[in-house]
Amino acid sequence: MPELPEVEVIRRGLAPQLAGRRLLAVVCRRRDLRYPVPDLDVLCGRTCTNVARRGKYLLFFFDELLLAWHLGMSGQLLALPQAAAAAKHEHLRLDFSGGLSLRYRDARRFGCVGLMAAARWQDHPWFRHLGPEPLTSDFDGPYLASACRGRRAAIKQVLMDARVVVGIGNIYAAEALHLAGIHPARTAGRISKARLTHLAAAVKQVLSRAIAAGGSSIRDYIDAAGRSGYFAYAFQVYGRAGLPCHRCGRRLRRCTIAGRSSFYCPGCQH
DNA sequence: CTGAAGACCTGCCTGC
DNA sequence: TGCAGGCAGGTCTTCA
Repeated sequence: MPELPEVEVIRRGLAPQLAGRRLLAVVCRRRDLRYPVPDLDVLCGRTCTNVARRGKYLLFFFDELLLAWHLGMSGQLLALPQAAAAAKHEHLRLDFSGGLSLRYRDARRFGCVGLMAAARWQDHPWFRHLGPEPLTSDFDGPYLASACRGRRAAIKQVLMDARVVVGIGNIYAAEALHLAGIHPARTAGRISKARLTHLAAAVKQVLSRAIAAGGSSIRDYIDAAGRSGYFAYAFQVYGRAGLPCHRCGRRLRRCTIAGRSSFYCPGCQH
């Protein structure tokens, strides 16, 4: 479901509600998510001190322990009243002091949760090989150019490679490439440094705008309060095959790159 | 090392 | 109405 903007919107919704609350009880209705859900009872009685994000992972800090949470394709994380009934596919529930109940729903069960030492979470296999955050200064034109050097894969595939840069999925890769005027199938290693610098800036712009709009809602995505995002209305190419390009009027096309649907404008992307 | 393809799961939509 | 097929925001493993 969610790419970086959606996860960040959820984080912003949850952080002020959870910070300072004590975890009272954990109810796990299905342990067979992407990885087996570990025993979370060790967290009971502890206080959630902070909710952070790394790439598409949410990081819930409980003093010296960290609960890392990935929403996969269809995961939803909601802050509800304790009394709210369990919805279909609600696999995990964390009840906090003050009557707040964190509910996890995930029809496809591609999501996962992990427990680790807060001091060394960056050494965990989920995080060890991740590239920079796209909205920090670590991700810029020179960095992207060095990451693309010698790579024969399509630029869209490189943008979606979490070892290169985290958080960019199928939607925002398509949108950023359209904004930068680069064809998604273009060989990454054969794009000029100037154009890759333009692309790095486009990535930042697209992600920032999506966060400001509350994320993109197609299918399952809702934020921690159950609200839809509005960025889908601003899509330039994603899901718009056959419709006119807002910039040049040509009909947008769809193709498959590395097994994923890709959308682009034959008029303004080369 | 790189890249391609298949795997994991359920739900929804299309077309016959 | 039913059923097969294709598709969906992610990422991990296997294989060449």
